Amino acid sequence: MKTQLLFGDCREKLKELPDNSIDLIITSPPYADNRSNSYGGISPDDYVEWFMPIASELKRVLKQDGTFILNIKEKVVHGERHTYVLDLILAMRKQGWFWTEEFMWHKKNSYPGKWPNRFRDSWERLLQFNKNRRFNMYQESVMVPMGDWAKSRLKNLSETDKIRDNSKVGSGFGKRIANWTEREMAYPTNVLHMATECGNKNHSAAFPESLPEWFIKLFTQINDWVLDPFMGSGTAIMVANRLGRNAIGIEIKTEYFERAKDILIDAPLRLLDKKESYDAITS
Amino acid sequence: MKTQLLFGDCREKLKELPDNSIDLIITSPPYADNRSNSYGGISPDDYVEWFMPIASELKRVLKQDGTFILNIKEKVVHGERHTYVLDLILAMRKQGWFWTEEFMWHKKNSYPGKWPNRFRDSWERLLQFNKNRRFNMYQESVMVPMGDWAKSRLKNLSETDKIRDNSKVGSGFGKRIANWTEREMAYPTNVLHMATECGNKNHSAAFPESLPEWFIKLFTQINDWVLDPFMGSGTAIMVANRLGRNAIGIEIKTEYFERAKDILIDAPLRLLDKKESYDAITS
DNA sequence: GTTCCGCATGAATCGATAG
DNA sequence: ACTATCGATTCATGCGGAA
Repeated sequence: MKTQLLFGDCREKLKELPDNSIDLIITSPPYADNRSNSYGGISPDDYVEWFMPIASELKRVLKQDGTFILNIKEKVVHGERHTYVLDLILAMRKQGWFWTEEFMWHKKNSYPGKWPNRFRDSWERLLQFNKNRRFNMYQESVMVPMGDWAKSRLKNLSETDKIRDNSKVGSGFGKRIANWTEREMAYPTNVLHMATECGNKNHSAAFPESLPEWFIKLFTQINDWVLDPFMGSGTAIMVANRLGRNAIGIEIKTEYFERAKDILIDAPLRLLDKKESYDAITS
Repeated sequence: MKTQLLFGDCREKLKELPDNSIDLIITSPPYADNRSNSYGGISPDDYVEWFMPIASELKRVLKQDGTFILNIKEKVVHGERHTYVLDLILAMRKQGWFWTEEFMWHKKNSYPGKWPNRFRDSWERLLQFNKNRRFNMYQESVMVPMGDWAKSRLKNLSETDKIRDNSKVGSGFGKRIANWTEREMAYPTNVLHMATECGNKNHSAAFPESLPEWFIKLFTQINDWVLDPFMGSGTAIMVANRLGRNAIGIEIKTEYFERAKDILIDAPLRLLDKKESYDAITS
């Protein structure tokens, strides 16, 4: 199993990857006007123009039955939602992608704040794109406990456990999923309930580990290839690694790249020889 | 207080309403390919073209500081999400609307089913449009109990009530919210958790009462005017009525119209003289 | 009166079959 | 090939009847 970390601009680094080699692309690109010191602070109006060349490369490296999961949310500009995400979806389709689905990530602990004309933004889009109508999907790997658990199953659990686990129905992870038999499991929906990991360790990741974990399990098998062209601190790559998938991460910012490298190399989960496992790290 | 029920095609009936007279429009128009025997089963490709003349009239009758809430969801066509809702948002902006916000309605009891390439669709869009960047919003009226309510307040509730009410956290209504003091309340987010009322008595509504209730409280005050141009069985109008708002409902289908009329007239909640209150009913 | 169990019912989607 | 219809799949919810 391999894990490759590439340091640099993904617009360049993606060209080094072979055609039709990736099973799952999952990424959270810099939002408009964010990370201005790395990707140059793309303005909302230029966002689509900036992203489409990257999307083109992603389409090239993705396998025919692979999947591209794009985590994105439009920001508020002059009191209204900007339309660059809508424009992006339309442009992606024009480029030949299928807009298969839009998953909803409900962020349970959204950023606090109060404004006179809007409430806290508590959800993000997880856009699913494919190269074909047919693609690999392993639904059984993300099944969740059934909903009528309340009436029968949880009688002997503690008060807080009962209440806490309730909110995980739909999509997400209960901690005791392993205890349920298959008959008591149901397929999830396209709504994911996951809290953002805020003060975890010393890095605040774009998404919690459970998010890439869900999609990696859903769209790949062991030894498949996972790509994150905007790796950040490497959450998706680390999870792919832990789940026994090959992974490629690209990051332009030195600070993020070094942190991701440290985390991945220090990870005690890999039983393989470190040298063999990470010989593809380039910096 | 008045409640007007207009029988007919809203493309015609809307013309009878005066300019700048409505505080809140909340509606759930027929989705593409649905209600084929009333509005002619609009195909997804023609949806925007069909809706925009209606949107134009809605813009005319809405007050300058009023709000338009549109409940809609795109359907799957040939294995991918159709883009007519995205196109609709872009067309609305071109018509002069502000796309202020997109609320998320998480439907816990989504339609069942299993398919090889997708999960159950469990959420719908609640698009907020405005005529200006400034509009009326009464945030305090929809505050919800704070996060630790479960540990303190629900001790003496029944088991099922506890579990049931839990799912309404985030945005929504607990039945006993009135018991909380303001100090224990927090502002909600833009995610609403509400189940559809399916097996309800003898009418199944498009949305549960708590949905229009939330928006009516948020965007109107007593004696303001609420409009639903696709009234259906009249859930939104009935709730507006109960909350002391003036309301106008338009419905083209005889069956729905009659049902709505019966429900509204039989409602024992109105203390006003029935004749005065409903003298504007036309059929 | 409670609690529990069974049953009908949805803004659905896919694939096969038929015209 | 392209459209129209139909069956199979599946689960949260509320209601009614039974213990």
